[in-house]
Amino acid sequence: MPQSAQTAQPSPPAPAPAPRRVADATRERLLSAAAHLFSERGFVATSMRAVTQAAGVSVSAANYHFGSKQALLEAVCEHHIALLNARRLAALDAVADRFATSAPPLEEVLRAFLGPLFEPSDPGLQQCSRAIAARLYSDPPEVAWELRETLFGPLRLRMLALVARALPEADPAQLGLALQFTVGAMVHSVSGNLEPVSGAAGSASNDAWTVELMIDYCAAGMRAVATRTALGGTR
Amino acid sequence: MPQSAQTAQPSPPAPAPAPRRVADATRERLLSAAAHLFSERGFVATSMRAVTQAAGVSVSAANYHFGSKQALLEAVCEHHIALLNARRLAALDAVADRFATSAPPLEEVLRAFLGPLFEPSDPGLQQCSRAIAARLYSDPPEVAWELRETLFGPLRLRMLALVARALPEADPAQLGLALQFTVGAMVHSVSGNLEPVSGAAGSASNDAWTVELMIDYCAAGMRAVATRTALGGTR
DNA sequence: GTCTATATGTTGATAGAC
DNA sequence: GTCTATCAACATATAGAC
Repeated sequence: MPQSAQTAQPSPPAPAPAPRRVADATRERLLSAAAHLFSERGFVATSMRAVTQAAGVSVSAANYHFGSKQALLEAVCEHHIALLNARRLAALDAVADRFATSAPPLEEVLRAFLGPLFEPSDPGLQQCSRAIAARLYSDPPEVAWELRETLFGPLRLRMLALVARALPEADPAQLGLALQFTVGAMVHSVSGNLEPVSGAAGSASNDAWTVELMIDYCAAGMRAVATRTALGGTR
Repeated sequence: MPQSAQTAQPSPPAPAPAPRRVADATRERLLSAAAHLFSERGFVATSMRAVTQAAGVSVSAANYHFGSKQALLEAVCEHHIALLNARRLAALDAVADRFATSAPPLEEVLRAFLGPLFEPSDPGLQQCSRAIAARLYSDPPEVAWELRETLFGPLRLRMLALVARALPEADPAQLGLALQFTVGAMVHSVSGNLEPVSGAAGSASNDAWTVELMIDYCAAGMRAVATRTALGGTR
């Protein structure tokens, strides 16, 4: 976004594809190390020293590139969550387009909302993105609240609108609550809290059917709330 | 536990009900202050200084009574969660007794599991217990994992067994996953993440119908998972 | 039992050499 | 750009006076 007229390099063909710019490499290494540590131990429990040590640079280098720990955190989250949410928003838009006139099937809406979280698009990066997204819901409000609302607010509103179209008879307020239940189930699953109860050995292809089960669970839950609304149980 | 033969004071009738023992009062003030701070800002983000300052005592007093920050944390959790889980276990046992021969209704099981979390038994203490329980699911694993398993493990196993009896046709592994979705929705709601989407002004009597909605949602979700199992979708 | 004083380590952030 | 050196503030925990 900042450099708009600089997308392609003008004159030098840049023959060697090797170490482009050292500064960029450092910045990237810091982002990667921070992402891993933040996702594993949370934001507050991760020190700048741990991050810079894992990245193989000094603390000052990190502060030069990002200015503060909070800024580094925000950069990491934006980097990971933006990609993730872009896919989720695109999937929701696709469903909205396919069902522009009729009510979209609730399962399709939920698949668009939940699916991208579990798709193994990138090998190591994806697992990180999930955990970071989950951390945004668990770490202390004063550090994560604003960031969470910025990153997830629009997506949640879009989702709520689409769910309301899928269940037109439901009271919007109750649907909002049902959506929060859904988000809770999602966050808890993504946080890696699944193992203790189910054996859950191979987390490799396991994700695919976890999503399917989750879609069924949440769709049925939402329909139950909608039905309760339709029966006059608004209060 | 340490003082077993000292439960009741022997000879003096203790006429004044006022300041019993100063030491006990300090210990209690520390527990209360720690509970509030832990529930609001999480364990790692709360310092001993903050706790002791809020309690009006010195840091050494806290370390005298509890020995370490982790021990204080465990004392706080045990104090709050034990009460909470005792009520939940009792409710589950009551359901199991009432339906000793036949399959218990899923809604009854869920109400026993979820209801005590939202009952306003104690005015200020209850809100704290909820938030602390939620923190145990969100704070970094290295501080909360063991404690969480100790406190919630037995309850979860009891719950899973009862759910399996309510839905005999379901595959236990899938039921376990469905139970995790339920726990996720519960934790997220208890964490106070409800407001941003629903207006949710009066949290006073609001809780009652939040539970009802949640029971409907989770029961429908679990039944959907059980039905999918019965249809042969085990894998 | 509770305090003051202190030991010892870590935190996030900065100044200035290179 | 990246480092070393250093800062003040804070952390947990302990020793010893009262």
